[in-house]
Amino acid sequence: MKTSASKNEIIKRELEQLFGEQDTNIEIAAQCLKVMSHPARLRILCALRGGEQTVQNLEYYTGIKQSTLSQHLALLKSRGVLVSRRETTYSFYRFSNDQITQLFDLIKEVFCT
Amino acid sequence: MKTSASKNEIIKRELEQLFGEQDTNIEIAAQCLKVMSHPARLRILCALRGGEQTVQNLEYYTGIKQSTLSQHLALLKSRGVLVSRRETTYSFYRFSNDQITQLFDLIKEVFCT
DNA sequence: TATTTATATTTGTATATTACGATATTTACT
DNA sequence: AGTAAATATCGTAATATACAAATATAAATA
Repeated sequence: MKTSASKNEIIKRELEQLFGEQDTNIEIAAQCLKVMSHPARLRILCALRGGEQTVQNLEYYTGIKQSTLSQHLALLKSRGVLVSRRETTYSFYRFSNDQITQLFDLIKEVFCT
Repeated sequence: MKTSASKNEIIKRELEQLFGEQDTNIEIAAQCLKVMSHPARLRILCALRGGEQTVQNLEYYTGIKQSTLSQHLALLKSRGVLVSRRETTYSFYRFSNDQITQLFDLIKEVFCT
């Protein structure tokens, strides 16, 4: 059994449009989401929701060891989820933009209510 | 340098509330997100956005091999992203609920526009 | 300049994911 | 019962990821 062949064709063409030109979008989305999809990194994001924090504060809040934390932060940064700035010896991390923040908020709404 | 100790305490307490009682939420969210964070599975979700589909239609739309596709679908189902129903020899898969659909829509909006 | 503090990177090891072919299961049909 | 079609599961090799200790870097200060 199949949906009518013509309908299949239409859907397939739509998907090809979506994937053909925007195949990289799927890859980017997958990478960005994947990096958020980790308990430790979700904790980090929770701790950053209220604004930027230093690494040592994040270490304190989340209980994640420094080297591990630094690796998670580097990952989140490399995928565009976070940005950082340096002030003397401190690095401050924060959400990189509003869309990511919005995405995080929806995640929290969906899974934590 | 630290934010004032009392502020730290407050934030930490907030996070402990969030994680202490709802630690499992974080785990569940991470697992659910992780399962969505894969190019092949995002394609599957795109193809299902318009409504339920059989496995063979999904195979046709996405170009993913049957056994691989079936494993991806099983994963998505096991994490509550999809549900399925059987009709004769066909399995129809679809989004499991509106919140997941909403989450997917926001992902598409964030990464594909 | 030497030391300390905050953060980043490297390294080793353990574990998890992935894709795919082969095989099994389920249901319909003859 | 036997066969075919749709889907599911298993076995496995390749790859990716996690964690933490050790080490490196960068900046402040003695």
